[in-house]
Amino acid sequence: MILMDDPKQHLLNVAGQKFAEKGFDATNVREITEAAGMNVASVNYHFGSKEELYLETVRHAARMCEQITPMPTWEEGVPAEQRLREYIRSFLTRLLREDVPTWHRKLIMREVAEPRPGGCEVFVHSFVKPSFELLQGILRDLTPPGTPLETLHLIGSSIVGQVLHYHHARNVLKLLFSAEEFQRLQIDRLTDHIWRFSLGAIRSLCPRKSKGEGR
Amino acid sequence: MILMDDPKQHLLNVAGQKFAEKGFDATNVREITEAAGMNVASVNYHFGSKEELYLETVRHAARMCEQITPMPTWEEGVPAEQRLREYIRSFLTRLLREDVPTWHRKLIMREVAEPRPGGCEVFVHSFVKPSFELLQGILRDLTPPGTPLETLHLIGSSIVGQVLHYHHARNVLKLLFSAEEFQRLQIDRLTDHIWRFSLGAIRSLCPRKSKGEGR
DNA sequence: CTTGCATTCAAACAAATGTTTGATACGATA
DNA sequence: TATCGTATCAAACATTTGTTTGAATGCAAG
Repeated sequence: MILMDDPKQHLLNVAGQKFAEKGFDATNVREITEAAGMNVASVNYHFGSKEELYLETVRHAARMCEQITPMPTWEEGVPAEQRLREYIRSFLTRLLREDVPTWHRKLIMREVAEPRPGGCEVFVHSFVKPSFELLQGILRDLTPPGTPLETLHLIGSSIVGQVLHYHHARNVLKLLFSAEEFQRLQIDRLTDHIWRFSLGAIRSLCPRKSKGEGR
Repeated sequence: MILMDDPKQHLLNVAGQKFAEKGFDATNVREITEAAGMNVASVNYHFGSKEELYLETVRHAARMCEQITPMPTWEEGVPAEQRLREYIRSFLTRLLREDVPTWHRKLIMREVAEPRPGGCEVFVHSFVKPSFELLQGILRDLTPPGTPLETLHLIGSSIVGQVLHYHHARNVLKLLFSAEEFQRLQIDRLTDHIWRFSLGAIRSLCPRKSKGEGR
């Protein structure tokens, strides 16, 4: 039998995997409990209902996602260009790294794409918003002082959109590109491309700031 | 009663709306047939099964999506910059326009994000691939002759990612931005931003081509 | 009218699914 | 040992859900 020092935690983990794989509706409690080696009734005993179990997995995933790959922080004086690069890398790492339980981010992306009442709003405010505001701070330093907030939001969306594309469209990209080319789309390469693409775009959109060095 | 000259077509339309809204698993046939004002058995009579009805709605949506907002074509001599702009606008229009049955694109995006056996592959090859190759052609004209294919693919993904972001993240953007700002994110504004952002990025990534005019 | 065919319908069916129940086992405490 | 609270289990329950059935209906051709 698997290690089961905390059966409730074990059940949560198995359920998280299943929900991330197939979604809430397509996963039934018997499938979960069988995979966990536990009884059907354990779901309702430990969590009250399937719905509540699901919400618990989402909350757990959000906590873990933040904990395992925390958003980067910098001390005073790190140039905005470098911060942007590390932000992109950190974001991509959250989405694409394979060495860590993969169900956390899958579940979260699923929840973001199709929010379930009670699952998404709290997550957006506790996780997405701080991350997006961190990016806004970087962009403020990369653009002239008077740049309107809406422009910053548009630029931010362009960057985030590029990153997320490699998660959302992974099935399609696999069909569009050759197997070898798809294989090559690793974090390093994508970070480099998105960073250079976005930095070039920003510099072209906004008149250069005085302080930065030419590249 | 609603116009029902072709009951099978009517059923397909209602089913498409429901599937696009809530997905395959979360939609049951009674919900569909009641909304269509028809009997439960009509699904199996006309389509054989719920599964086959679903696949039919996906195929129908793909056909309609292409028909209503066809990919733009240009005669010889139209500058690549302008073609890129019209490509982006056409893409955004497919995703965001409100004046046309909205379920087609919703269903397709859902199918792309989470392919169901037999529904996605054919769609990618008949719809996504030609669209992506059209973009590749534009990008070839915007970059120096020797630019590697992989670079073109990365740039293309960056552009497509930006566009799709406003579909995928619509729920999150609604929470991140103020209601008024979200309202302002219309096709015109987004086209302009993504076009200028991407064009600036391309020009910065690749040494300028000789032929284009400065902007 | 009658025959034949396509369609619609209410009802029933069988399987799946979330949940509840009541019994049982276990472990700590007195 | 007796008692209490926790946890697990097989079984049952009540719904939901996709599908089938067989009768009824409408309509066009013979």
